[in-house]
Amino acid sequence: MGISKIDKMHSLSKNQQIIFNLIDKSPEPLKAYTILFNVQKKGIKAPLQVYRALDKLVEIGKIHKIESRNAFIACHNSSCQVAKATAFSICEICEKVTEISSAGLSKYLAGFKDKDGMKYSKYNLEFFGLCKKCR
Amino acid sequence: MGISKIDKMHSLSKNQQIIFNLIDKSPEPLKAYTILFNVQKKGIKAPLQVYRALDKLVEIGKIHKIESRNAFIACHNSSCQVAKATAFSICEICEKVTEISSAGLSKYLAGFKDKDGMKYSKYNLEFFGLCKKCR
DNA sequence: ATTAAAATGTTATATTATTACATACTGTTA
DNA sequence: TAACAGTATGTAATAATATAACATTTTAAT
Ligand SMILES: [Zn+2]
Ligand SMILES: [Zn+2]
Ligand SMILES: [Zn+2]
Ligand SMILES: [Zn+2]
Repeated sequence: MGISKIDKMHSLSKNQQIIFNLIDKSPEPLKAYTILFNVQKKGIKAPLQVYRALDKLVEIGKIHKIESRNAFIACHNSSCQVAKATAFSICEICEKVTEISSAGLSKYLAGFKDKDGMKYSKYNLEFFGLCKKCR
Repeated sequence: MGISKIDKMHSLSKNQQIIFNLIDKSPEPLKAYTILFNVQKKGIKAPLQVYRALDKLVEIGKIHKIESRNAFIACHNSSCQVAKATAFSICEICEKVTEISSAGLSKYLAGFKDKDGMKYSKYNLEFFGLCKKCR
C-alpha cells in the first residue's frame, strides 16, 4: 500500500522533518532560537531556515504557535489537522501548555457569530491558570 | 466630589496618560515602536518608557494586547476593567480589530473546565475572518 | 527533458522586548 | 518635617524574535 494522497500532500521536507521531530518529542513548547540552537548539528544554520519550516508546519497543522509565548508545540489533537481552531491551557507558574480538545468548546466557538454578523474562519484561544501540580 | 478610590487606584502617570491617549484615539491597534515614534515629541524617547507604560496599562485593563499582532488597543468594553477575559475579532485583510463583548461567550468561557479539572483565571480569544467591508 | 512549484542556503537587516543601573516623584506614617 | 516605601522615570546597552532580498537546488508532474 502506497502513500495516501493526504499523507503525500503533507509529507515533510528534510528541514521540516528535523524541526518537527524536535518539537514533537519536546515536553514543552519550543522557541524559534532554541530550535535553531538544537538543530545546528544537523546542518540548519540560519534563523530563516527555522522560520520557514515553522511556517509550513503551522500551515499544515502539524504544530501550533502559542502566541502569548512565541513558542511552538506539536499538535496532539487528531481532529485539528489544520491550524484553524485551536485552544490551549497554559500554567502561569510552570508554563506547562496543553492543547485542549473539547467537542463542546469547538462546537460553541465554531458557531459563534458576533453582532456584526462577522463569520469567522479561524480562532485561537489561550486559557491561563494554575495546573494541578502548581496549585 | 473628589476622586473615588477606584479612580485613584487607576490614575495614570504622565507617560501612561500620554500613551493611553494615543492608543485610545487610534482607530487601529498600535505597535510599540509606532507608539514610540508618535510620542517622541512629548519627550518619551526610549522603548523601555513605552513598554513600561504599556505593561501597566494592560495590567489595569485600560488597554489590551492583541497577541497575534503584537499590537495594543484601548478597552472599549466597560465590563472588562481588568485584562482577564478578552475576545477579539480580527479581519485578515484590512486588519481591523474589534473587541467582542458577548455575555454568552464570556459566560461560557468563564465556566469552562477542561478534563484535568484545571480552573482558569484568565483567557484570551482571537477570532479571524473577513469583516463586512472585505467580504 | 521541460517546467513550475517548493524548498534550501546565505547574508544582512528589521522588529520586538528586556537587563541593568541611577534618579526622581508620590503618598503615608513617625 | 523627616523618614520611608512604592511607583515611576531616564538612559544606555543588549537580547530575543522575525523578515527581506537574492541565488540556487530539489521535487514532482508533464
Ligand atoms: Zn492541534
Ligand atoms: Zn504548573
Ligand atoms: Zn476590554
Ligand atoms: Zn476587513
